[in-house]
Amino acid sequence: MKETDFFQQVYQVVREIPSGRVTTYGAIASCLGSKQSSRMVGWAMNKAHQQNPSVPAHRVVNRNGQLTGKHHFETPFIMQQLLELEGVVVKNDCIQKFESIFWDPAKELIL
DNA sequence: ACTTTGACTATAA
DNA sequence: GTTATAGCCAAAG
Repeated sequence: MKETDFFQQVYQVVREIPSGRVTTYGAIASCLGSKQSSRMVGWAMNKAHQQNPSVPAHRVVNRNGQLTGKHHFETPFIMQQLLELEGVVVKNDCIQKFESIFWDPAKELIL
């Protein structure tokens, strides 16, 4: 596979997300240059579980701060559990103070 | 090559 | 608060 693959770029960004921080699909897509392709980020995450090393997809949520992708994990509550373990407050599948812990790859990530 | 799909986002009603 | 619709684009069937 080429390192320039869209998926690989997504994985690279997601793996750079610091612990206790989260980002959105749109932010990742925007960082890759196509902010409209937020769906592709999610689609990439669909393959993420078979990637090596594993991608911390639990740090990626939708722009509403909601854990929309939790059903794609082994169990629907793993995602919230991992986030809480990193200090992220999650309630009713929504990240509390989401904007405070939001990590923008376009600004925080330095290539 | 064509159609469907998808862990999204924005807008509208 | 909800549902509906459209735009978006690459992978999968």
